Amino acid sequence: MNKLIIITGPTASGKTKTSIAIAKMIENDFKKNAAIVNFDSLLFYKEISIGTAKPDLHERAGIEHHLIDIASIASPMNAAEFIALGQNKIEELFAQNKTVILVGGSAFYLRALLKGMYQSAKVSVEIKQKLDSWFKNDGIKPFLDFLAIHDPQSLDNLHVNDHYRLIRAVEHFEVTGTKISDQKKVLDELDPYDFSQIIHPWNILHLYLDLPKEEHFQIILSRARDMFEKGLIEEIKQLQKLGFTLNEKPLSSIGYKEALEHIRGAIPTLEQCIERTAISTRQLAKSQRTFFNKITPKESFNPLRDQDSILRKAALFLGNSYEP
RNA sequence: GCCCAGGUAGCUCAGUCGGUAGAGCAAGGGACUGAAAAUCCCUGUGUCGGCGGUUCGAUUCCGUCCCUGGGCA
Repeated sequence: MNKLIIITGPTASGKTKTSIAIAKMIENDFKKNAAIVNFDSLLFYKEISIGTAKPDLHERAGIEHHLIDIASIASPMNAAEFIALGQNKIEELFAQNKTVILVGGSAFYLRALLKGMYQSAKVSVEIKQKLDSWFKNDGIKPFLDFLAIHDPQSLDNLHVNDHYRLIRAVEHFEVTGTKISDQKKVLDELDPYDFSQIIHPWNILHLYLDLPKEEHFQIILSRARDMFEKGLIEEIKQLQKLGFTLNEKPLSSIGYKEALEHIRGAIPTLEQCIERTAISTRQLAKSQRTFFNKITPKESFNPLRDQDSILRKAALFLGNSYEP
């Protein structure tokens, strides 16, 4: 069975560095080709690099990387698109007899890839417009009323302020004629956080990186400072010159939203901007931990101290796959 | 030295016509299936600057002292 090494962890926990170290080990010690596949939701976008800590060609160190720079911020990706691309890419690399290392921090995307997604369909423009006008005219009420009739279980699952998911539940019903809560039930029975059972014939090793909060925050803070020093603000101004509106969804992510607030004057000083960015990043790390904590199985490591054990673990996992 | 304005949650501040206090941010926890670095939910005891006085009762009124701004000398 094809072996897949998965490297996860909160933002700024050393995933890039670790993935390259493992890839180099595979190429040098195992004399096998390695390929890194990204599942970080913002590395997909070709126009944004500095604020996403995207590894540049030098950092990639001659290792092939996939699913980076494959989309434009003008038409953002979603989880469904990702899993289609990801699955194909991984199968393709396996067919080329390459060892695949899947790296990223977007736990939801990873779970969707390994455990599957609800059966749904693309929403037509007509439905989208209809629901937009419902919300515009009467707020969330029509959605609550609709769900009370067609999918009361979703109404029960969701908080009334969770407009996004309430609207999505209605949307799903409109498109498929089925309840999204039924889809949830099906996947919940498969235990969505248990990666020992996945929907692909892949044998996985899950390496999870994390480090103590205080140390982590220092790294986050200096990385935020680096981003602004490397020209995050210039990167955004460049996008504006190229004709982007700056309302593109990916630009509301960490670093970009703060930089935009600074450009627009809502955050007066650069120092405050860096601080806000670091705080948002720390909050992101927190919610990534909450998600990853539930996922099993995984081997956890401190990236600052356990590099050798990480490599050993990976070697052991791969070693077994070689014919005697 | 004198005159103002302040000293309340980690931070910025609101408030209590006397019955021991609450917002935003931060922090902590959680959720999450076609926006996921997004989005949503839950969690607020703090010598109300110190010490006295008045009062059944003071963070609130009075006195005094300390500290921080600003002004006048």
